[in-house]
Amino acid sequence: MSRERRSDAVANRDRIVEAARAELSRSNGAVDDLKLHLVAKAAGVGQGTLYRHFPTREHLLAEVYRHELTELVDAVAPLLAEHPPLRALTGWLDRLVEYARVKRGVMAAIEASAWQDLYAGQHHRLDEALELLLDRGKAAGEVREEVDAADVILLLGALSRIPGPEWDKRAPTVVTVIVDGLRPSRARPS
Amino acid sequence: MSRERRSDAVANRDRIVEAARAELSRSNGAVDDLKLHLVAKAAGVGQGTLYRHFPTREHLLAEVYRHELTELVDAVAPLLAEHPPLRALTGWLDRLVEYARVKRGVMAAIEASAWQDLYAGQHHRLDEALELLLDRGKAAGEVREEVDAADVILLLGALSRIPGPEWDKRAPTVVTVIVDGLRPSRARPS
DNA sequence: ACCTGAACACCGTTCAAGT
DNA sequence: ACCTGAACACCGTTCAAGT
Repeated sequence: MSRERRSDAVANRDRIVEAARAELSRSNGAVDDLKLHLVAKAAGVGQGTLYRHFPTREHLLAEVYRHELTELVDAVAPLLAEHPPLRALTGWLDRLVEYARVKRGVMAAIEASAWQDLYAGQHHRLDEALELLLDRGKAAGEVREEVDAADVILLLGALSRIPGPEWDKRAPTVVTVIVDGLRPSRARPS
Repeated sequence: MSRERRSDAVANRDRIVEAARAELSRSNGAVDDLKLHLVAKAAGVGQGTLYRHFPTREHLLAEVYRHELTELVDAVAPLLAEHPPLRALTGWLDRLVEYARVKRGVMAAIEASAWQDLYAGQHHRLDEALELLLDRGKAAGEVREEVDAADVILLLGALSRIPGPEWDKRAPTVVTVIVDGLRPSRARPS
């Protein structure tokens, strides 16, 4: 079914992704600063070629951080095997924060892939991974019923917007608030 | 000290703000869709005039939603007078969600004004209002010590990114998670 | 002192021509 | 089948000329 690709196309694609990675790491992954025409230039390809391989900047970002996202998805099963659900979720988010600390762009990639189906065909749907963590938590009575993966991804978006120098100070606080908030309601003050 | 302004300048300013409001309400306050040159055209002024009055789009948005933001600030004192701190905070956020439901742009204005000092001189610093709510909560032992207003605004940013049709479904959930997460930690699962 | 609007700058996107 | 890169489109920003 799937036709062979020309080797120059494959090579170009790789060089584009690599160039994008290089550009991003130069700015600690400030995704909005990534200029596509600079990526094309750095990769030594025409702009049309970049556009052919990656119709949107989100497609490009998804590819750049594919490795990290796959690892995150693959981490879910072991975590759930070794820990109670809420602890698995916490551990998973800790890992996410660690990735994002170095490459801020992973958060942008997660947000983007959540609302489009950039990974629809792939076998590493990140939102399904998160959904599984939440479902196990619900089954154990450790996570409130009404939340879904989209809610959590919306909340985690806060991490994307932490100013660079404040990351170490605010990221842990933000995650703690989210995790604690995910737990079933306590009695509210009258 | 402050020089008189020419009446045409005042009138232009008002017309720009009004035109921006009109444009925004047409798209339910999708702030990114606001085209500044269209605002200038709709207001019947040159683009330079818009730029003179509002050096950034954030300045313009701050002015557009000034009324709402002022009301939010003014609501804090009565809420704290009538309710325990956490309940006051919840009530305040409920009001915020109600504003944002109709005009999604208020969330963008809040985010923008939090990180710049668009209201520095003004007497309705929104982050100070939120800080007061949090401080009272901390004093009452109802809010965890380590959070500040910036953390909460980062988290509330999630509301900005709820897709339009899902607002009614997700906004209450998001707010509930945040408020519950702000409360002091319970014992975590071992 | 303030306004106008053409001109400029910047980037993402397209497409005719080439291999 | 894929690539190139000039051309186009879109917008935000500036500034010389005007009132």
